[in-house]
Amino acid sequence: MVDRENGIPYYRQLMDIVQQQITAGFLREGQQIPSESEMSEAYQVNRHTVRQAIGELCRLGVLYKVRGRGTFVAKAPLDCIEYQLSPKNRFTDNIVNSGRIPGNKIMRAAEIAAPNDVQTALGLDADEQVYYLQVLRFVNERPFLVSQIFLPVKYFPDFLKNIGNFRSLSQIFEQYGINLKRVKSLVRATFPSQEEALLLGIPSNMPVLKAENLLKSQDDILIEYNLSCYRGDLAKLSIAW
Amino acid sequence: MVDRENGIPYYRQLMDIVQQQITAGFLREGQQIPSESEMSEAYQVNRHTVRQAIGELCRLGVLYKVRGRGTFVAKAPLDCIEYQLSPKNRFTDNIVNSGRIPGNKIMRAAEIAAPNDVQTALGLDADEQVYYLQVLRFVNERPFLVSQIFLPVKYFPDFLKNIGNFRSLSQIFEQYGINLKRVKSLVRATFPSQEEALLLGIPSNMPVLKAENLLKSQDDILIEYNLSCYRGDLAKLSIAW
DNA sequence: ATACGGGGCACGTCTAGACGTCTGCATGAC
DNA sequence: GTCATGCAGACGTCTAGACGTGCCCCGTAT
Repeated sequence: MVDRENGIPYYRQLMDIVQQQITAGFLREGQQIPSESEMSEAYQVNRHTVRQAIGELCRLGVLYKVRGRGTFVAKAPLDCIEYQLSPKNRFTDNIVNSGRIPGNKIMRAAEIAAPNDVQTALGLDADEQVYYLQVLRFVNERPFLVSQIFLPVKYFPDFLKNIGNFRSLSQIFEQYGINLKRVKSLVRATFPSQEEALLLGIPSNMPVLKAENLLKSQDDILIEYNLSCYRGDLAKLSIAW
Repeated sequence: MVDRENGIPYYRQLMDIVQQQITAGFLREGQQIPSESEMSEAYQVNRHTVRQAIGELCRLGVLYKVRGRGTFVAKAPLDCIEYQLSPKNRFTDNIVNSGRIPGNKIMRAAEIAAPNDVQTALGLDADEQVYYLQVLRFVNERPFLVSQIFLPVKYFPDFLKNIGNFRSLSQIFEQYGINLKRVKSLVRATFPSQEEALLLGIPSNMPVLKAENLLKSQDDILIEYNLSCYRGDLAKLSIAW
């Protein structure tokens, strides 16, 4: 029951109560919490007050709501993964080396005219075509990052035919005799787009790391430009000199 | 006036109206918007509905409220600053080189027993003392990042006396004949602590970049460990290889 | 077995009204 | 001139009640 004397807003008290029940283990990850009406009845406060408390906890990422079904306890934050950002490292090795299991899923693959920023980044002519891949990458089965990859068509004949049996990008690059190295990265902290949030399985108010990467071949030819969006709670980029 | 037929929630329509008035220039940065009661009257909706709209816009960073005074238009997002993360670059040069004006303010300076993580990072003995600095750094007069810096006492005799006429840290290090180089950085995207939000002048729901940096002297001695918190909207870390 | 409805229950939106607390300002008292 | 007081107006919290809309399940009809 809320304390009606201590001056603390009821909705704050409700937040604390729910938090505590989660910490104590009465409410567990993924479990449905009592409905708004039930809590309103149980704590003798108005449903709007309950809604305010639950709304705040959702914004904090403690709970999440599903329209028509109910409110649930969000997953506890996971262990952070130190992700090496270095000239030679690519995703698959990176994760394997840290003793985890990598995974890939190509969400989109197409041949498109190079967007302006891609043109600029890769130094392409105005009318050049690029392959556009959207790849979702997993660590231990959990979505970890989503990349948008741009590759000039001219360097990869029949590329789209080769990605059917996709395992890792470096494998495919090998087939073309290309050995990539990262030359520049730009890193920001922002919110994910709606699509990125969906793919990564996070609320859109959870911060993400966005990295803009530029890669060259062994002959110093610009080969790849990609935009990667890492889950903020899982990724810790590691840069060493 | 809200459209009561089109099925779009009134509070969403109100959000759009306010957004549009800002875009159109009717409402400008820092300007007070009409009070909740006035808007409630003007658009013929309940004050709670107005509050919902304004609340959402605050969470989006478009508006901000001041208890007892009113609601105001937030500052437009600023241009992003590309901040070079490289072995030799330190803050002041970095900003000067980009044609902007750097600034520093030491918020705290003390000699303390090294916290555990600092001990580990710098390889210190259990009972060693470190200087602890909290420094707020500005770009063109605007808060840009806040750093917590840890320096082993043993390398900096009389350090606290020397920071009175503080300009840039590298200047002070020079006095001690130390030439620092960055050896490792760990970068995350999270939310700021309450104190960091206050110092950086941002709401606590705006993402920030947090970097953990380790620096060595020219003789490969671990000299500095710092935790830096960059405004997510302003900072774009640039790493080149 | 499958398809289609109808409830019931969850969250979503909206209204009307009350009272609290903080801020800034004006008005007086000293 | 300075300080205190008090008031108006702003946002903050809370209640009571209504209706909308999406989801799930179950019973019935095909």
